[in-house]
Order: sequence, then C-alpha cells, then structure tokens
Amino acid sequence: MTQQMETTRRIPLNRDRVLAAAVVLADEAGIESLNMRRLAQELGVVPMALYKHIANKEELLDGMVDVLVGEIDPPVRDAGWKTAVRLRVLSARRSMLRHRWARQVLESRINQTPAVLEYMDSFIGMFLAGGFSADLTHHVMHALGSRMWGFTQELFDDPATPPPASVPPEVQAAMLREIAARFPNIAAVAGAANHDDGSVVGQGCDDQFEFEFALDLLLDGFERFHEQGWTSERAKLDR
Amino acid sequence: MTQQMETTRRIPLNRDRVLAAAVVLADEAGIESLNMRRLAQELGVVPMALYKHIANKEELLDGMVDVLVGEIDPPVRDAGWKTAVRLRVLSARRSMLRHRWARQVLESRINQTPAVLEYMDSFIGMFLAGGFSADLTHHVMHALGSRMWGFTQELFDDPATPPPASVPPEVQAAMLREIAARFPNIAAVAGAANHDDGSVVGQGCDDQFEFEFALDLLLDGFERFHEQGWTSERAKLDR
DNA sequence: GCGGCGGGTGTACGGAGTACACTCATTGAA
DNA sequence: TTCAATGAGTGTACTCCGTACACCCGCCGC
Repeated sequence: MTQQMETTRRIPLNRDRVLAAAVVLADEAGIESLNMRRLAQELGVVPMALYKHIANKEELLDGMVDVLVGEIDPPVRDAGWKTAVRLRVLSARRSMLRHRWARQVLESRINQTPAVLEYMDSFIGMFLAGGFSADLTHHVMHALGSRMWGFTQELFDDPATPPPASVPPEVQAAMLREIAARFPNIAAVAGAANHDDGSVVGQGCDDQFEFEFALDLLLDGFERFHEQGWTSERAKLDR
Repeated sequence: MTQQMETTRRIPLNRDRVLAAAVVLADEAGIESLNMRRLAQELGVVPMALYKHIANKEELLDGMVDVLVGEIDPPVRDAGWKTAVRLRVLSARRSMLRHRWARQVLESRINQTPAVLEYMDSFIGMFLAGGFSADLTHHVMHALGSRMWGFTQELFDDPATPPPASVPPEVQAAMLREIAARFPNIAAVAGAANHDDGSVVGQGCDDQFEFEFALDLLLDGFERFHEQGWTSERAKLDR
C-alpha cells in the first residue's frame, strides 16, 4: 500500500524536469535565489539527488541556456537576410525578456553548448544565404555581439534598487536634483527620454525602441557594406 | 625595540591601499581569486581588518571600478565629437585590456558610483558639444552600450579553457573537424578570419580590428543621423 | 596620567557547492 | 525463483565564502 502510494506519487526525476524547475525558479525568484538546496526543495528531493542528473551547477546553467535557446523561433524562410535577421533577433529578445536571468547567465557561460553553437551557426547562415562573404559575415557577427541574443547591457536602466521605501519622496526628489546638478549632461539626455521630468537616471525610456534603433542602425550599416562589396583587406589598406 | 620595529614596518592600511592591492591581485590572479581572505593576506593583515576601510565586498568592487575609470584619458579638446569619442573609447579599451576583470565587474555593478556617473556625464558631453540634440544623444548612448567602456561581449573568443594539455593534439584536431562538420557556417566565417585553418572557433582573429569595425560603423551611423537632423519623434512616425 | 577612539584581531556563524559512502527498489540472467 | 548488478535518492560532512561581533591596544588631547 504505502509502496503503491509512493510509486504513484513519485514521478522520477530526470534532467529535463530538473532544468525546467530551475528555469521556473529563476524566472520567479530571480537567478540569485537559484541554488542547489532551494532547487532540490522545489522538486521535493534532497540536494544531492540533483547530481544524479546534472554534473554540477555550471552544467545546470548550461542546460538552462539550452532551454532558452530552444524557445527562439527558427529563421523565417524566403524573406531576405535583413528581415530574417531582424525577426530572429526580436524573437530572441522576447525570450530574454521572459527570462530576466538570461543575460547574466549567458554572459557568464564559458563553453558554448551544442545548442548554442547550433543557434550561432544558423544565425550566421542567414547572412551567408543573403550573399554576404564569409569575411564580412565574420565582422558583422562581432559587431552584433550580444545583440544577436536580443539584449544589450543596460547602462543606466534597470530598477536595480528602488530606493528603500523608508526614504521619504521629498528627500528622493532632493537627491535627484542634487544628481542632476552634478551631472548636467546625464540629466539633459535623461530628460529627453521622459519630459515629465522627475526620474533622472533612465527609468521610463522605451527599451524596445532603443534596442531596435541600434539594431537597425547596425543592419543598415551591414547592408551598405554588403552592397559596396566591402572586404577587410581593403578596409585595412584604407587605414 | 620590538615596538619600533613594528611601527616602522607597519604602513597603516587605508582605502586606497586596499583598492590598489585588490586591483593588482585581480590583475595577476584573476577576479575569481579575489576574496577577502586572500586580499587580506596579500596586505599582511587579518581579513576583518579590511572592513575598517570598506563596507563590504560590493563596495570593494565599486572602488576597483573607480580606479579603472580614473585611468581613462579625459576627452581631447578641439577635435570634433567623432574623433573625441573615438579616442576616448579606445583609451577606455586600453584600460579594460590592462584589467581583464573589468568587463565582468563593470557588468555586475548595480549602482553607479559618482566616478562612473562622472565618466558618463563627460562622455555624453562630447556629443552635446558636437551639436547633437539631447534626444539623439540619448539613443546614441544606448546604441553604444558597453562599447563606451571599450568592450563588447566576446561571443566566440577568449581562450576560456584551453583544452587540458592531456588531450593529444590529434584528438583535438579530430574534435575540431567534428565541430566544423556539424557547424559549417561557423567554420566558414571562422576560416575567413585565419586562413591558416586549424582553430575553428574564433581564436586568432584580430579583436582590435573587430572592435574598431563596429565602433566606426556606429559612429558613421550617428553622424548620418546627426547630419540629417534625426529626431525620435519622426522616427516613430515613420514606422 | 587617562579616557576615548580608531585601526587591527580572533572567533565563529550561516550559506554555498559538492565528495563520498549509504540504502533501497527494480530488473535481467541464472 | 533467486540474486547480483544497477541506478535513483539519502545523509553526513567538508571546504570555501562573506562578514557579525566582541575584543584589544596604542596614540592623542585633556
């Protein structure tokens, strides 16, 4: 009886369930709350049980990245390289936005898993299929950098630490004015983003617009180079 | 006597010495070797002594970033925004290359220190002084992203883990051929970088060239926008 | 001379990752 | 039918971190 209860109750762990639980945990509690004990607890299991399915925490993180990469749409067919690249990057971006830990984890990875290499390979394929030389494609990929994953480092943004609720709003305002006075240029461009003033450091600028602004600027640059038959040889001679 | 020896020997610790030692340690042993015990040992002191000079490890890292920012050249005068920005970014890049931990630490920072804000402020100032609108400057700064610090995320590169010396070179070669077969596009663009074949994944492409390629592409784009009086209002209407 | 204070010390705690030896249920071969 | 091998889950314990907290001691102004 007890046996039966147990056998019916216990869905055996496996690598996929571990990864899925890790993703959910990181999504919901933040990547900093993802530790082996907590994850095990979430799965109703003792920490060391996890190690029967993954070698160590690094591999767990690698696996989580693979889950994420799996969510990115494949390249659209018959659309020209520019559209294909653009749409794919924006699809990647949607994945990244669903999983806020993605940027940090992706940047910390040291060895690329096959799934990641697969993504990069097919990404590169879009340029080659569009007639780009391997040479140009190479430099183009470098120029894209992490934008191929749909993210950039946010320099100002990110709620970060919303000032502890204890700080009265008038003091906050005073601090902001103080900052604005010390860093007038920052204040000026921050003000350009949201005319309703107030927040000085980013906050409330349209990240999606920023992202597409830079992406399109890059893609247009790539297009121009492609059309004029740019090669790195020539570029190096021109210097 | 012993007293005298001690007083002459002990140069009292202070925040600057702690930070300097931390920078040296991170430079030489890698950021992952920088921990409070090791740093204290390096300074001939007990770990808790450090906490008399810095509040916690986060603040230590902040301080290290400040040291680094202090190494970046100020903007050149009388040169036009494009040259000024370009030179400054390349100066920043030289700092980053001297301190390999910089990228990781800078990206992990959550609150900007005054020194960092100062740098950003003066950076923004270069565009504004060049006649850029606050609006355009804002988007331009986003587009630059971490390139304002002189780095990008290296997607393939970085020696990472040079395969353990134990693996015989012929096996390595076989593995590379295997990878090249599975990821032909990656192989193609990697091949474009170094025709002497062999290394498939980056390794041996000219990072400095890649960096300047993308930087100039961006700067040219900024210039074009600036000349044609780009505004985000209009851009949003055009979509 | 003395009391306070600031920089250095010692001890110890809690949270992380994980090595290692174990228990126990399942399963395929004898 | 038995029994050994396997593989999943357990328990304990170790190491490495950051750092809280109580302490100690030498200098400096009164």
